[in-house]
Amino acid sequence: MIPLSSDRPRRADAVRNRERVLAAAEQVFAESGLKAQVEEVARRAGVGVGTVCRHFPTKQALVEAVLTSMFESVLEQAREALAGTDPAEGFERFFINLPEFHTRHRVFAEQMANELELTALPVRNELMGAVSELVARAQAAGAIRTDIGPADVSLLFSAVAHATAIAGELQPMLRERYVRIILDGLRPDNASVLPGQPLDFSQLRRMKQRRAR
Amino acid sequence: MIPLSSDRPRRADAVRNRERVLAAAEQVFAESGLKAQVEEVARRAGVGVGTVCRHFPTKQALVEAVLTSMFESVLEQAREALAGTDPAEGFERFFINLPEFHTRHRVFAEQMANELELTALPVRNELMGAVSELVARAQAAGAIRTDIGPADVSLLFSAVAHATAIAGELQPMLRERYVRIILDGLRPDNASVLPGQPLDFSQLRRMKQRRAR
DNA sequence: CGGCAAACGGAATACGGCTTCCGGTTTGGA
DNA sequence: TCCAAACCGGAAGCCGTATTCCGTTTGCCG
Repeated sequence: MIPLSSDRPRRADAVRNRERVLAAAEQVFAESGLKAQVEEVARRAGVGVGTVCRHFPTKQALVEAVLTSMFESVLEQAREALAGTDPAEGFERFFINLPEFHTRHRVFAEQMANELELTALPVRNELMGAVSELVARAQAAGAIRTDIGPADVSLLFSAVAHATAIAGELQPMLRERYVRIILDGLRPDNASVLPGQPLDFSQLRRMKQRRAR
Repeated sequence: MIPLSSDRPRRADAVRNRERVLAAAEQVFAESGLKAQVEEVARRAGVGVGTVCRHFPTKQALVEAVLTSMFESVLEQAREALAGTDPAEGFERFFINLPEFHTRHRVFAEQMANELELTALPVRNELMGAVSELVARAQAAGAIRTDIGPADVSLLFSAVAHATAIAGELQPMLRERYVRIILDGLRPDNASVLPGQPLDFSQLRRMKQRRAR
């Protein structure tokens, strides 16, 4: 319950354990998703449950910490993709080539599909901005169809991540198969006509909030 | 715990209540997925929790009953699609036009992605067979790419169902948007090369079992 | 109509997972 | 080296949800 203010100096073992817990949580959540138990996180970190709960007063807090680091890493990849000169290549690379995006995607996907996500992490907004730009540039370059929005793209890829979460060692391969199929479906050639309008993140957010009621 | 053998004659109110419970469960699970509470099912059916648990000794049993009726209805749609003369049209219709498939897809999708699914419902196998045939025929007719298998197709569409589960009234529209994008990606023209091999249901089953360990 | 077994409702129980609490241990400074 | 404060582990408490139990009601049959 104590906010554990970050300005106060901590003991060496405390900061060490916090790191361990965070790393273990990242691993465990990646494997088992949100349903993973905090006791498993504690075991994997080599500490007691009490320690986990002191550093992260609630499971939700732990999840948020993991998600933040995940979003940061994905955001960095998005920025790299944006830094390149070829928009089409950057778009593809972002959705295929990122090991972090893939390996850690299970919670990520669950989070995206999760109506409980009330807490808006600031880094998440930045990522949404970067993805929007990636999509817009690829569209401007004629690499992908223009009747879709950034939130459409995001939903499609999180769907793939979810569907392939059950696969074992085949997982990375399946993921790439389905990402490539969707990329083929996103090309402007042979595009069939879609109902509705391109979906952006603000509409997606509104939908979620409406449903949460 | 008593198996409630089906040959023994039942009282009229018992069979009526069983129907009500099943209908309520179908509704509730469709709305909220597996996380729906049995008390809510009881309330919606206008009976007490005890009644629900007598007819379906465990929540799992209730879920299976709902899934079975769901699979049956989808299977019927698949057979209709197979009965037509144009394989390409049958394939598309199956994946776009079926209101049951769409409306009830939430548990359906969760079930497909769920490693707990140890119990092999017989009707499920039949459905897998029908889908396999639908895919094979469409491929033979040159309507979809040949480097994918029936389980690939199944995973892709269950992914869409999951990703759009959060959407409110926009849900049907989004679903159709994404189904169409994937159908575009499944066409033989402009298909990029995929890693790995076409996935069939027996491989998918093996993956799930391995992971369950 | 009367009796009785089946079925009902919902309060009580069981259970699994998160969170808290406390006696013992470690750290870091004097 | 020694002490106080910070920190640790894990048992105990708590909470939400599925399941069971039992007194009461209801349909069925003679």
